[in-house]
Amino acid sequence: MNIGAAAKRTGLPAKTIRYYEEIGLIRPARDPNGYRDFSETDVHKLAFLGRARSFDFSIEDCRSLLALYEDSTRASGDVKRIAEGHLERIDAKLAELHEMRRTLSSLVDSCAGDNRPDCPILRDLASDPAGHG
Amino acid sequence: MNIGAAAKRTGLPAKTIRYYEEIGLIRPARDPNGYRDFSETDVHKLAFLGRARSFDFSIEDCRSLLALYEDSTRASGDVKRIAEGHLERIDAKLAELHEMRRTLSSLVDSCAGDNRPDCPILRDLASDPAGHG
DNA sequence: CTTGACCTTCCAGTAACTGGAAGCCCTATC
DNA sequence: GATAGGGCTTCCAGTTACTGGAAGGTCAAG
Repeated sequence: MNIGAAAKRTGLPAKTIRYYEEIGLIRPARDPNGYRDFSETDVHKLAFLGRARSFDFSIEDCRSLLALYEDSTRASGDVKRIAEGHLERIDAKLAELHEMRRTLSSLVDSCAGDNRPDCPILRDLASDPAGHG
Repeated sequence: MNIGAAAKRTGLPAKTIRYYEEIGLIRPARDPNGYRDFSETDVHKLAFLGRARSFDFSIEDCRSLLALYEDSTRASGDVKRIAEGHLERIDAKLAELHEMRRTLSSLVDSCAGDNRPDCPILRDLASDPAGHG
């Protein structure tokens, strides 16, 4: 299967698939003409990577997960550890974004948004950093 | 004031301050020896940028906000529009992360995390993409 | 035999820094 | 006066995970 077909099958852009090969996540065979030739296994790996990336797992996490996926003697604890670590990062990001949203949203609400210069948003941004402790 | 002092005052790394000058966000004066010489105004601008960046405003948004901050004839509506746009991006990111967290967390919960190979997390990652809507 | 849709590689750019090398400036001490 | 230190300068490279684009080979259709 050519890269275009593999891209269609997995939903990944061809560019991304080439990139994944470049960094060693997959190793598709080559036709005599130099074209990549993707097996069903390659396509499954690509789909796996796409799904893992959709959870925002880093490429390095994806590499580890794929290795575990391919290792029939894996311990599910190793998979779980990676997922839990990632979940913690997601939770940290969520907390950060929630706090950001809370503050920014109240600033937006308090801004008249008219053609006068007075603006609580700018006042906050320009305020003494001690006030945000 | 030297860059080290400005860094201490604003909490921004010296590297970042140099970067902000490079991309034209600030224009500190120079001493005869070539050292940057930061005025109080420069420090205020840097603090403003630091606070805006802490809200995850992009550098280009920061540039616009700083320009508005410096323009006493600004319309607060212009500021508000930028903030609202950013708020929407934050909300979109929050929704995405929440959904991610929901799915990933239930997968983690269902994984035994022992030394056996069976793993619902890997099963999900490897599953038919049609199953994920 | 040419057109068009593929495919290939390689280089550059994205966002916002961060690390590090090579070297100048200034002060203090021996 | 030499030297050690800390701070300053510039410039180049690296980070993450791609993405865009140029130059050119391959292949099926007309």
